[in-house]
Amino acid sequence: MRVVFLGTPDFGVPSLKALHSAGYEIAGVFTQPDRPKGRGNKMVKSPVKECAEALGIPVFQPVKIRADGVEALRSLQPDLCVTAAFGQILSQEILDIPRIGTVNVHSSLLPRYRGSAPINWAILEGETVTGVTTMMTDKGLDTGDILLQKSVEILPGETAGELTDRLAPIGAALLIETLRRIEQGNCPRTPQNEAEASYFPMLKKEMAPIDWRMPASRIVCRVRGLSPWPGTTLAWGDGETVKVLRAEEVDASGGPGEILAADAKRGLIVAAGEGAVRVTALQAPGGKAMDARDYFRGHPCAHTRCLLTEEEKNE
RNA sequence: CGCGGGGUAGAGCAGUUCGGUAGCUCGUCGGGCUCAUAACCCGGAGGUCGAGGGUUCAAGUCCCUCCCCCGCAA
Repeated sequence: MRVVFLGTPDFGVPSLKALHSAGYEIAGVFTQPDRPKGRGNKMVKSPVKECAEALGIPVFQPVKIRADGVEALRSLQPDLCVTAAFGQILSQEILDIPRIGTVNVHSSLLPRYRGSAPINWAILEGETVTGVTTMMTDKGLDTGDILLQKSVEILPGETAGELTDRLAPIGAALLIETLRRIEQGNCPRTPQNEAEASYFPMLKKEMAPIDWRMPASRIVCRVRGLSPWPGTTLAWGDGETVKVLRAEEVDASGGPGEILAADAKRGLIVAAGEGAVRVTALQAPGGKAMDARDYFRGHPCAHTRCLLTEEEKNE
């Protein structure tokens, strides 16, 4: 079976590797164009491109596959397309090219958590279970028929980044099982139940600042769910902002945003809308990540007593 | 040449403006004290100040070159 793989970030790499080692003929790989990244704005290849090149597979990088990638894909004459976090919407014209269709690996238990950041949102919503789904891509956004699913427990304290790393190989294994069963002609295919469907939007960096009026449990979920990007931040009153990398709920109380402790012994404890949050790891501007207690050894705290902004207080 | 922060004891930092004895908060080791604590008191060990070169009587500090870490923007 001739397969074309479409993917971009790390999440897709295990699936590509699995296809290769399972013996599928991979006619080509589509991935997002190289982009200037990091310090110095150096051009960086996507992880999927790195992998494809290492495997000796031709790589295609249309800026917009719907516009300038159609002929390239058609010329590869795929029996099947596989997508895993490709990052571009496929048009009906694209979907019509592969003989069998397009299988997508999605990191949630569809029909819940449709959208481009299902792992983050599952944690943000306080879920304890999520999973991966293989589905037949159709013109809607993550609306196609479900093929196979596997549920996965979300570990206590697990961040979105960590869960992504854990889900990627699980998705790859599920993909191979899906293709095997398609070839055998016994793959289940179930339309999604629209009544149970939920959709969550892309993450924005505007989501990073903590709103201390939220319950402590919810703030901790945000720290986990928004890691590593866009991250979670708190602002001292003086304009300084630090990234909050790790936090846990603790039993204490005070007015929302009130600093209950900020020293080298106890670390940083801030009261929330309900309960309180202990920040256990943070990162100052220009600095590296560190334990909150280490931070206060060198930064004697002379900050404000409350982390709510004037705006928030007045609301 | 995208913008910017940083490298000083095991950890986190100050000291660099204007060259002149290596400091702080912790940790650690030894001793003491307390019913007790995020304890407290006394004492000690621990540093090629990222690397190399230059200027100087004298460089953590000034000049040149290089290495490494990090944030933003994309």
